[in-house]
Order: sequence, then C-alpha cells, then structure tokens
Amino acid sequence: MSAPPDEMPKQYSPTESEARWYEFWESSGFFAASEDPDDTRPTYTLAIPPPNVTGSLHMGHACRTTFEDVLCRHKRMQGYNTLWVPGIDHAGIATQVVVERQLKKEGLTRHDLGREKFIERVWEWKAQSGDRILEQLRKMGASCDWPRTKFTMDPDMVRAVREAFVRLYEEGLIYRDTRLVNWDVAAQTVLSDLEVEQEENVEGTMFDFAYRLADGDGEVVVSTTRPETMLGDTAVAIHPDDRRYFHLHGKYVRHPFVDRLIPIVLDAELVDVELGTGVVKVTPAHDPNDFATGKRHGLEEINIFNLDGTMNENTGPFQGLDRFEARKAVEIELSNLGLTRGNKKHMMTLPRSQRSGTIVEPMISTQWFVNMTPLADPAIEVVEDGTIQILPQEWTKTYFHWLHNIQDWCISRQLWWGHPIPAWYCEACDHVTVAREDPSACAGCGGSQIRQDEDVLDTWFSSGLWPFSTLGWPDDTFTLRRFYPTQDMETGYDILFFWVARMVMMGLHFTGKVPFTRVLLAGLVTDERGEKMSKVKGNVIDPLDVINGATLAELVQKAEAAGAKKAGIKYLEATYPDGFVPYGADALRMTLLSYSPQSRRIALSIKRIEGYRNFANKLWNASRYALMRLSDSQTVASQTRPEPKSLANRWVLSRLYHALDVTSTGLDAYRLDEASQALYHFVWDEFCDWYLEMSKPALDGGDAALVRETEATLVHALETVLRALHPMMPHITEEIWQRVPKWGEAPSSIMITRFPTALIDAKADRSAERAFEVVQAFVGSTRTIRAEHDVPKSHPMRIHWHSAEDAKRSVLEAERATIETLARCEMVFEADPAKLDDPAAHFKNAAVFVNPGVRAAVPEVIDTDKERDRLQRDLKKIERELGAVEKKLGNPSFLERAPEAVVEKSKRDASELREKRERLEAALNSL
RNA sequence: GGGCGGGUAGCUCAGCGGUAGAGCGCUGGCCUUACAAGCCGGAUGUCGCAGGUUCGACCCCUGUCCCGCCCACCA
Repeated sequence: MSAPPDEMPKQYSPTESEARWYEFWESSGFFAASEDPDDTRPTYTLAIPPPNVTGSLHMGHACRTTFEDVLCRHKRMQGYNTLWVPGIDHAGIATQVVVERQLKKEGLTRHDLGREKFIERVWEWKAQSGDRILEQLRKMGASCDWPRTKFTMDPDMVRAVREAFVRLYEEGLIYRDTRLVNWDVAAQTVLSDLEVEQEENVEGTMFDFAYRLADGDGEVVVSTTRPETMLGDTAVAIHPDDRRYFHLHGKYVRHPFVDRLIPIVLDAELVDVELGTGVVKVTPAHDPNDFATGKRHGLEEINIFNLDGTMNENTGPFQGLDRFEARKAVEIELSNLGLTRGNKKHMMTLPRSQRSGTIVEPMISTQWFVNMTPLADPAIEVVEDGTIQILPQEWTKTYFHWLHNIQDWCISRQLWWGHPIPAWYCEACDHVTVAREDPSACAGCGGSQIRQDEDVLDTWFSSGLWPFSTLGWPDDTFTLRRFYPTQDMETGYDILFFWVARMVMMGLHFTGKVPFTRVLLAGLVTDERGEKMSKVKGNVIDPLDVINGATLAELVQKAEAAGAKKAGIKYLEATYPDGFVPYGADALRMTLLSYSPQSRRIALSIKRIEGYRNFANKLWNASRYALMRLSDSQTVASQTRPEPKSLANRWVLSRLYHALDVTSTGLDAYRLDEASQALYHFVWDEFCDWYLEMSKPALDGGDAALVRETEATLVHALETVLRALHPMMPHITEEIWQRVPKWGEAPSSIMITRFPTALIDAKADRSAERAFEVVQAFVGSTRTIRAEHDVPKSHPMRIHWHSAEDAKRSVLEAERATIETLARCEMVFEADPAKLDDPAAHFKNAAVFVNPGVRAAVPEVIDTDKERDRLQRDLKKIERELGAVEKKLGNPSFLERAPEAVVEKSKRDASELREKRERLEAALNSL
C-alpha cells in the first residue's frame, strides 16, 4: 500500500489521493466477492446496469454508479459477501448508428465495408469505448468485482442468449409472423413498440378528398392526415347502421390513380358514425387499425413504400418519390382531378424512432416475436405479493399497467451488430431449424442447403438475462447458486419496461426465481435548469470534467466537437465562465446523493458540487485539527466507545447516535439523501461548529482527566463518522482514516472495517442534549448581542446572568469555561435577578432573555436604538407565536380532543412565551 | 383518451396532521493558529387556487388551474 504523505496541507486536494487509494483497494482485492465454500456470510449481489458501448459515461451513469457503490460498500462493511457485477452492453442499434456515423465521415456506408468488415469495425470501437467506460467507473470509485466483467456479446453471454432463444422457441413462446410493425426508414430496421416515441401535439392537416363511386353515380368523402397512403387503400368503410350510407352497401369506388376497384365494406369496429363524414379509407398495409380491418374483411394488403421510405412500384405515377414529397404530389393530383374537399388544422401525435428520430412507418413485415402474456402473469404476481419491491412505490402501478396490457415483443432487428438469430431456413423445404449449435443440415428434410436468418436480436433480449447470465447461467454454477437471486436492481425509471420488467419475466421463466428483490428507480439527471442534457444544447456535464477539472476553453472545445449549437456554447460560457476546478469524485458522489432518489429529476448544479467539495475540505480540516491535537498522546481510536463525563463529550456522542441512526435508516430504506444529509449536518453543524470549538478549552485546560476523555471522544467520533461516510465518500475517508491512530488489530483499509451503528458506536444521552441546549442558547444570545451592537470580538463582554432553576444554573456554571471561550465573554452570576432589570444599574441597555429560566444582561452595550429595534422585533415575533398558542388553548374542543401530550406541550409553550414576553417588555421599558 | 408526478424562501428542492426546513443566493461583521473552499450574525414564505374533513391542514378528501412525464391502433 502507498502511505499517505505525513503532513496535511490546509486544503484537501482530491486528484492524486483518489487515484492512489483506488489502486490500493483494487490491488488488495477488496472488491472481490468470495467464492470460498466455507464462507458463511450472507451474500449481497447487485448487477450493474451495463452501460452502452456508445461512447463515454454521462452524468446519469455517474449517478447510477454512485448509488450502487454506496449500496455495495455499505453492505460490504456490514459483513455481507458482496458482489457487484460489472459489465457493458453491446447496445445493438445505438452502437451501430454511432459506428455508421463515423464511417459517414470517411464517406463510407456499412454496405461499402460489407457485413464482416463492418462488424470488425464495431468490435474495434467496442474495445476503445468499453475500456474508457470501465476506466470512468473506476474514477467514480466503483467497487466492482472487475475480473468478473462481462460484455453482452462475450462467448458465454452468446451461449446464454442462444439457450434462452431456443428454449422459448421450443416452448412455442417465440414465433415468426407477418404483421404490421414499426419501421425505421433511416436505420432500415424494425423497432419494438417501446422504441417508438410519440411526439405529442404536432400540428398537422386533416385533408378531405372524394372517391367516386365505380358505377359513376356520386362520391364518398374521406379524411386523412396522410394523403399518400390512399395509394394503398383497398377498401372504404362505413358503419353498417349508418342510414346516410345505406345506398352504398355492396358498392365500389374507383381509385383515381391506380387501376383498382375498391369495395365499400361495413365495419362497426373501425367506423365511428359521429366522426367526420362517417366514411373511413382503409389502408391495411400502413395503419394498425386498417390492418385489423383488412384481416376482418380479407382485404388485399398493398405495400406502397420501399424500405427507405420512398414510394414503390405499387404507386403508379408516384413511384420513386419520398413519402413526404408523395404526400404533396397526391394532394396536387387530387386537386387537379377536382377531388379535394377541403382541409383543416389537426393536432396529432407523430411516432418517431427513439434512435434515428425519423417518423416511424407502419409496414407489413415478417419478424420474430415473443409471446409475452404467459411471461407477464408471473411477473405481475411477484410484485403483487411483495417478493419484489419497487421503489419509489408509485412505479408499481405503471409496471402493472404495462404488463397487463402487454403486446408481443418484436425481437428481430435488421441490423448487423448484435446476437444473430439462431434460425436456419431450408432451401428445399419450408422447415425452420432453430438450434443451440450451428446446424449443418435442415432438421426437417435433412437438406444441406440452409441459410441462417440474417437478422439479429433486439439488444434488450440479452439484457433481460443479465442478472443470471453474468453468473454462469445456463450452467448450474456455484457462483449462480451462491449469488443468485441478486438483491438490488438500481436503474433509471426510463428503462422500467425495456429492461426491468423483462428481467423479471426472463428470470422467473428461466430460473424459477425472481432476479432481484428490490428495484430502485432513480430519476433523470438534468442540468440545473431542469433541462435534459444534450450535446446540441451544450449543457452536458461530463463527470470526468467535474472530477478532474476542465477549463472553459476545454469545455467549449469538447461541446463544439460534440456538435453543440451556438446557443449551447453561449449557455456554456455564461454558466461556467471559469470552467471547473477539480472537485473530485467524492464531492460529485456526495452531491448526487444529496438529491432525493424518489424525485424524477435530478437537476445537477455545479454550485452544489462546489458545496460538497467544501464539505470534503471541512472534513479534512476537522481531521487535521483532531489529529494535530492528538499527536502527543497515546490516544487511539478504539472499537469500543468511550464513556465520557463532560457535557460536550457526552453531547457529541449523543448527536453521533442520532446521525448514525438516521444514516442507517436512510441506507436501509434507500433514502440515500437522508442518510448523507444526516452525516453532512453532523460533521459540519455539530462536530465542527460546536464540538471542536468546545474541545479547545477542554484540551487546553489543566484537567488531565478531561483532556484524556476529550481526546478519546474526539478520535472516536472522528473515526466513527469516517466509517459512516465511507460508502458515500470513499476516497477522502480512506485518506484521513489511514492517519488516525487506531487500535492494534485494525484492518488495513477503512473499506473493510465494520459499518458503525448507533447503538454500538454512539450513545443517546437525552439529558446531555437538554443541558447542551441551555449552553447553545446562552452562547447564541451573546453572539447576537455582539453582532447587533457591533461589539468587536477583541472587546470582551461581561455578561451578568441569573437563573432560578438550579439545573440550568449548574449547567451554566459547569460549562463556564466553554461558554466564555465560545462567546468571548465573562460570565458574572447575579444573585439578585431584579438587578438585571435595574435601569439605575449598569444594565440599562442590553437585557437579554436567554431561554426559559435563564436571563442575562450585558452592561456596556453601546447602541440603545439598535437594542430597542431588536427587542421590539423579538417581541413582535413572540406575540405572534403566543397568539397562535393561546387561540389553540382557548378552544375547548382542542383541550378535549387533542392528545394529552400535545395539550401539555402547548401549555408549556404558552407559559414560556409569556415569560419571555414579560422579560422583553421589562427590558424595553428599562431602555 | 387513460395514468403518474409536480406546483413550499430569489433559484434548486426536502418535509407531510400539531408553532414552516436545507443548499445555493442575498446581507452585516470577522484573515479568532483546523478550515476565507472558512467563522459569527441577519433578512426572506397568503406552502398553486377554491371548497371540505378535523380541536387543528403545507400535509387527508373533492374540485380547479398550470407544468412535466408515461401509456393508448386519436380515420
């Protein structure tokens, strides 16, 4: 291991430290899960959502990685045999598009290369991109078990995918069929329903035109937003009960452009009498509704498009036109024929390809499908009965809704990059051979003229097997038995259907077990305005830039290279005029953790990262202080908590108890925000702002016993909070922890220590907390006076005080040294409380109420006007509060119906407020 | 068309039946030997709107208006 430098500089610098410790952990084997058969620890397994090999990681991945790493490190420290399986996804269509774009820059298409060369090219890309991604995960501090890294196209994954496909086929759940599918004319592949995004509220035109009756007598008027599809019309439908059109029953219309008679069919399902003219054109080959109608009536399905979206040979004079040109052309021609019947604006939704962004064309095509209904039912059950828990819970409904309405999954893709479909077609007979091993002959007729299906599988097919394929499935391996089912599946809600639901279905089907027991869904990381990060908008924040720092020039250059528009660059320059300093992975992690994981949006702000960078520095300096004070002593952090006597020491242990309690609850309930906030506030607001300050007089004083217990408590609290923070800020906690003097058998790294718990490592001490509140109030009041009256710190104030309550008096007496240091004052006990109000005495100005039962006055306050203002403001506030409480107490129903404790508390509040008011009034009068 | 989520301090968001919170920002004062990436003070809210339930509502119910997202074969 590499020892940290001995001296601690004033500023913590993450850059060098983070790399050093990561290397130490990895080379020490701390990330490895144990396969030792004698290891009896319970296991905790989490499969990484494998990032796509489409480039480098973005902030969403950083967020995923952080959450997952916190879960894993926490479990590991709790004594679980923890396995975090890393990996990467081949991401079929996405990756192919990226590589094709590269080729385009060289003036090539994939067809120029040919399939084999192209795939080689993608593998090259994969090597680069994959390595970069794994490196980035390391930079984030991810404690993955690296030797187990999987790629979804590794040989063992290929085998798993094949096995899954063949089994489903043999079970009749995978089948081949010709139906209307979503066609991406740019990528020239079919898409699943999920890969089609609906662009809402697009303004379109509803276009009316007439078909003339074939017998020459009259016409029917139909409406469409897509006039070009009329070239594929093979029927016109009316409602069977529509009286207006009884005369049309059994008749035909003539197509104006192609030589075709079109039947008028009666269809109660398709036609809504109320809508439009009540006559519907039917294009079975290009509209889902019409497709179904065509099936009902045995209509001809005429495809009018080529695969690239141009018009085909069935479109007569329009052949060769692009589909949108054809739309215009058809309108013009109809108009020329006098068949147009007007048009109007129409709001509609447009289906777009998630990948290429082009408008998806419904087309008839033969594809492979999975019959989902039999798989969906068990997947619904395990969530209903709580075997799998989805967080945040409201997603459960969405999950159910989707599964209840599930459609068969189109799994074939007309791509080159992906898992080949293990199906072979026979030249001689119709038989389709689906096999685990490449066949040499047709399984039907034995003929050797067979040809493999050229398509590949949807990338999510292999992803669906991920939790168990990565552990050795289909073999019944020791690893699989030990680590499957996994526990947590942490991912983005946007792939709940794409991935999570499919893993549940596949897992149940193939292993008979749920693949995981908790689904943790996080929101989308956006820029600080809440806008989605996009290369074009120039608002992408690269995690590595945040960690390592980047100048504005570098940011701009990168954004430009990524294709950002001018406005995007401007935004970038305006928002980050100084670029990023190296904030470090810990600061970024802590920032991401601070956002509520149940929120749908994580609007990342650099300011916030800066805040947590500052927190890291705060922790650093607090440690620096603590270690400096310990340097000459024998004190070491021990595994047993000290039992101190002094108020400050007892208090800090009690606050530590509270912080650890909230932290543990938060980590268990997946409220990482609450867990991290509890530690943040403990460290900064309590440990640093109060405890460390109080430790100074204690350590400087002559009381040897107090010095001893303070040192013990100080080092204990520090060491404990470091362990608690380690899952969130792994690097800095290690950097500091290594310097903390520790017990004899201490482990070599903080990451393999025991995670602290409130009951063992801290101690709730209600009486210490109550007593400390008196001290805090006293110190706070004096500080306020000092600030309000511009009394310089160099000017020691003398505070005369009184309390009739023995308990409070003894607390204040006992803590005199502490208070006098914190408040920079001298405390003088005034035996006669009346003196504090005596205008004739010194106290004519700043009589101040400290808290119920304690009063104090400062004699030498300078500014009477300011004091009056302050008192009046306080008085007003108190009167408002008192008014509310008194109103409540004046309500007989309240006294009768409210729980006793609530009533008691209100009464107590009221009397305290009255006392306070009285004092303030007296003070005002004495001015 | 259906569903989900949100509207709380200038900004970004927690909270959720018992007297409104954080971070950042704003503001006054401090280079107090752990930390100026800091310390000590201070200001700031008709908790979207309207009803209802309740002794009591930011929190529960109903309605309503905005904003975002998801699902859906809306000629």
